[in-house]
Amino acid sequence: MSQPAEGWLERLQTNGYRLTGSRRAVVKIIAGSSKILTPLDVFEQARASHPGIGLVTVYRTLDKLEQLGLIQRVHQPSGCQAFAAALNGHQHLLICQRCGKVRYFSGDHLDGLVGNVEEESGFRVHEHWLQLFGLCNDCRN
Amino acid sequence: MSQPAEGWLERLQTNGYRLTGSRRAVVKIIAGSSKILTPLDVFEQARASHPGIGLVTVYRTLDKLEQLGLIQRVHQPSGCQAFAAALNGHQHLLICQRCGKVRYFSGDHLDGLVGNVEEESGFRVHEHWLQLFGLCNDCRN
DNA sequence: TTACTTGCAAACGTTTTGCACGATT
DNA sequence: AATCGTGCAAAACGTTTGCAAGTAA
Repeated sequence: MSQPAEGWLERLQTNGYRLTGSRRAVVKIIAGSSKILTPLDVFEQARASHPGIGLVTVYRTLDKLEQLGLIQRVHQPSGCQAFAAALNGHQHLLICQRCGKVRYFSGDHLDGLVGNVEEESGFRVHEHWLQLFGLCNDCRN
Repeated sequence: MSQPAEGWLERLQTNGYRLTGSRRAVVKIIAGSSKILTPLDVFEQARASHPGIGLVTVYRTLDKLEQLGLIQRVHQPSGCQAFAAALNGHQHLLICQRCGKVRYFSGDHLDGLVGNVEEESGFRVHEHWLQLFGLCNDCRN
């Protein structure tokens, strides 16, 4: 099992959740994936190591992981059902539209822009999304 | 009926679609709205001017308007069912999280950032989303 | 032992489809 | 007149909920 999965299980436990076979299976899948996964993807992959798991449990576990900030929902032009492992701190997403591979990047300099927009619009901005979509090295061929 | 609605109806017609009471009602609602609207919102508002309209027709008309680039789906942390009138050319969204009011802005300088990210990641970027979420002047109180 | 977690079945809200009738061109 | 569009009902889809049985602590 990958490094992050261990930490995730610990986080679940210290937050009062029990460690069960189903939860271990779900955590193992998403924590170890570099691609975005839908609940159904997770369900199908988790069944390999934990055959009796139910889709409902996948949904419930994903909810908890999202609440703990360990995963986040990824919105795309093609749909918004997939999740990716989350990073600490504010990062932006780069997503391969063919295979679903995700990368995070930082280094946007939006403070000035946000200030300008606030002034012109009268809005107060609380959050922003910056996402890049394209094809990864492997999928470009 | 507002100015944009006229142009939208023309666009529908020149693309081979017939002008019907239902379509006029749907176009009138979204073309004239500064807020994002779900299909159900459109349905309820359209019933005022066209009582017999069905929700299915709203869905079908929204599909066509989206294909023609006249409206676009707006993704938010709270959901992705709403649509907004689209602008010509590439613009970014500013959305009020309380009332759904949308504004467009330009002036992002992301070319350099995109170039850096492409170089570091090996991805080829084809599209980007930049969205700001906050509260508009009216909703800040 | 207790409370939490599970999988199943059923319910739910949203969106899509099949179809016969109606309307636009 | 021919084709396209409509509304209804039903189906499909992803997700959530109720519940009795099972399991971690």
